[in-house]
Amino acid sequence: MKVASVLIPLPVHEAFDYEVPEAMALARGDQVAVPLGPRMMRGIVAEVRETTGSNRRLKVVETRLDDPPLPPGTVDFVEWAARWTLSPPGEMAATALKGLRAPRPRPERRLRRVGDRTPARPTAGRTAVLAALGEAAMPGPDLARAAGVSSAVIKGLVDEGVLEVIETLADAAFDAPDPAHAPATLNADQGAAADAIAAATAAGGFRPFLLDGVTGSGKTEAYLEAVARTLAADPAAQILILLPEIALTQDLIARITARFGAAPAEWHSGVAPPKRRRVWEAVVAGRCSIVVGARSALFLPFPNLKLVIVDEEHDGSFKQEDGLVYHGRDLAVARARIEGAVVVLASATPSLETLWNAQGQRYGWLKLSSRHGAAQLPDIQLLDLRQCPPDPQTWLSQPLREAIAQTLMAGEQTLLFLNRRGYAPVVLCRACGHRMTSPDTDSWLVEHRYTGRLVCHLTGFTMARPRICPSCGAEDSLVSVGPGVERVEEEVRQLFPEARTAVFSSDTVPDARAARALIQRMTEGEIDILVATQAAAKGHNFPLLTLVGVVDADLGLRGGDLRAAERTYQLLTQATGRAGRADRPGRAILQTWTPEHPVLMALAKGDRDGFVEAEMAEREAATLPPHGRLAALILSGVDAMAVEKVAADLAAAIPNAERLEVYGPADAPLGLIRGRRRKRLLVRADRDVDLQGFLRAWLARVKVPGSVRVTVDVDPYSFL
DNA sequence: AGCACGCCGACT
DNA sequence: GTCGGCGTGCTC
Repeated sequence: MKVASVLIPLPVHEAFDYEVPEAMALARGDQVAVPLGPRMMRGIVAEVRETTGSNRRLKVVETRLDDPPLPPGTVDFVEWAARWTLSPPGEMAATALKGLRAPRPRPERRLRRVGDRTPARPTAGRTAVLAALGEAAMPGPDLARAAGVSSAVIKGLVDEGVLEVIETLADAAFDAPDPAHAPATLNADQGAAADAIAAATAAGGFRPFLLDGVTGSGKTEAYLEAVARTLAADPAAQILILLPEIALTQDLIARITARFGAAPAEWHSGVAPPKRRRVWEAVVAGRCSIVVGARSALFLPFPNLKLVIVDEEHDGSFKQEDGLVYHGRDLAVARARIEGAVVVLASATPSLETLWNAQGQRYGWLKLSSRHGAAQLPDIQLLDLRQCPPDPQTWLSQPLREAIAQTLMAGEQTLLFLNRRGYAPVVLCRACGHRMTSPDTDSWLVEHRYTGRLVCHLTGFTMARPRICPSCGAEDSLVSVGPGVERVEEEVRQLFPEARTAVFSSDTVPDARAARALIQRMTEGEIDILVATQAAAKGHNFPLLTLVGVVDADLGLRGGDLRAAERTYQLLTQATGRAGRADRPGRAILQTWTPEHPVLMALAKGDRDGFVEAEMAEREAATLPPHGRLAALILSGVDAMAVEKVAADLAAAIPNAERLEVYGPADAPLGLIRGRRRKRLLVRADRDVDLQGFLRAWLARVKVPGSVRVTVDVDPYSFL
């Protein structure tokens, strides 16, 4: 008897076995319908094996579906990713099928003349329709509009047999990119990088690279050239380019279209389901060469993946935290390894993990040292706020104000960077000291003055700003504490009433279209002073921008989680890198209360190597990533006692292990979200320890009731 | 995820 | 006396 193990899109931790009917030919990767309880489910065949008998009566596979099977590499990857992240393999498989959820696009209906038949009664409307159509084929509504008639006229012609309806299935193919369409002129560094990547794809097999180049050094041109050479050598090759955020895709798609004369496929949550289906089907059939997408594009069913590029690889947005917990960059490397492909991690501020791999020669290290054209990196100055503190209730110090004034006079632009949305991060009562928090959540409400509401950035809860303190009943006692971008803009408006200002944050720029509009206004010099969160820190080029002011350079350094210094270094490098990209020299001013902090000193000197060396030494001393590995368990549940019980059971069941420690359980920093009590455990292990094996053995020892959720986060980035 | 089974309040 | 609330648990 043949038995198929089938991955079902459910949170069950193993594949389910089904009997294969004698007449059914099944292979790994095939899509099947299988009975599960009372209903039918779609599943992916993970394995087909021959067995003599079974101690369990198996249900029978219902049908093999017509949908294309997943290529072997995709199934391998799905299974590997599920094991690596300790998540249900069926749910991983389901992400690989996301493109199939929309119905097939309807065939396009167009009208065409039948021979040279003419209508028996050629009315004015009918003549106009035939004239508008000519020999062409047109969709009915377009034809009606072109001829200035109603659809009834056209229907009459169709009924009479003068026009016929032709249905064409929208072709799932994408135009083939032309590697020779518009080659870029590369400098020596860029050429060498493209050569190395192209040589690796030509040789075949897994090969990882770090493409390491300062802001504006032309990383994109370099890797697009490598894409071109890969396609020139093998027109069937498929290439995946991952970006951390949807907002960056349009710009890259435009550049790829200009370079190759054909638009790449686009894949992310913002793409409408029917379009996604078209991409999915083209990818699985090998009819699509270049895909630009967010991390979920990693799960597309590429049959012939040759090159994966992860742009801005250091970006924290690659880490998915809700639902399946995984890091897009790490999974990209794994996918490339499984497919025998080349992977390029590109960044101006690479993550310490990637730098460690490059230093250890596990990754090829491609450096782009010179800034493109004549542009210079900005001059970075640390402004000691202890020497020149801003006035009370203001956040811009005198020297920064003067610099903004000078920049305005010169007709140039200023970017004020503050990674804080809204008007004020905290609202409290002057009478009783009560802090406004979100209901059932340990998170402060952020005041948003544009909308006049208090907002919880964690749960999305909002409320009107109350006039009476909800705790002590005092009237008009609530005060806004600390600055957000809106408040800095308010200060700027008061200081420079004649300047044109704008705020760039996820609140003022809700979608990619709004982002493009604001970026265009900035690029065309219609804004003098832009106050922005990290939403504007990455990937945009503003030629007139010569001053970047960092309002609170200490912000990310407080709180001190593992990656605080690294993240701050990356973010501030990106932010200050906005200044002076064209032929105008730029400068950056960082307001800080701790100018002696090593991160800020390294930043001011432009000494990335010094920063990396110091940070790496600290990580090594504590055997933290990349010198060690971490995993977090987050327990949450409405029933606080049940959560405590699971935490205690887990603590009591820790398996013996060498070179591995468990910390906690402790209350999570946000101990209460939406009424759910949260506790955390953290595991640290040496690199050669089988961390996943340990976690599996540990979790198997503890019975977790359904009321408590246990989330496993391998290689955590967030410590909330 | 569904969809069952299973113990405690307001109804014909 | 039932109908039904959604809490806990299973699905090869």
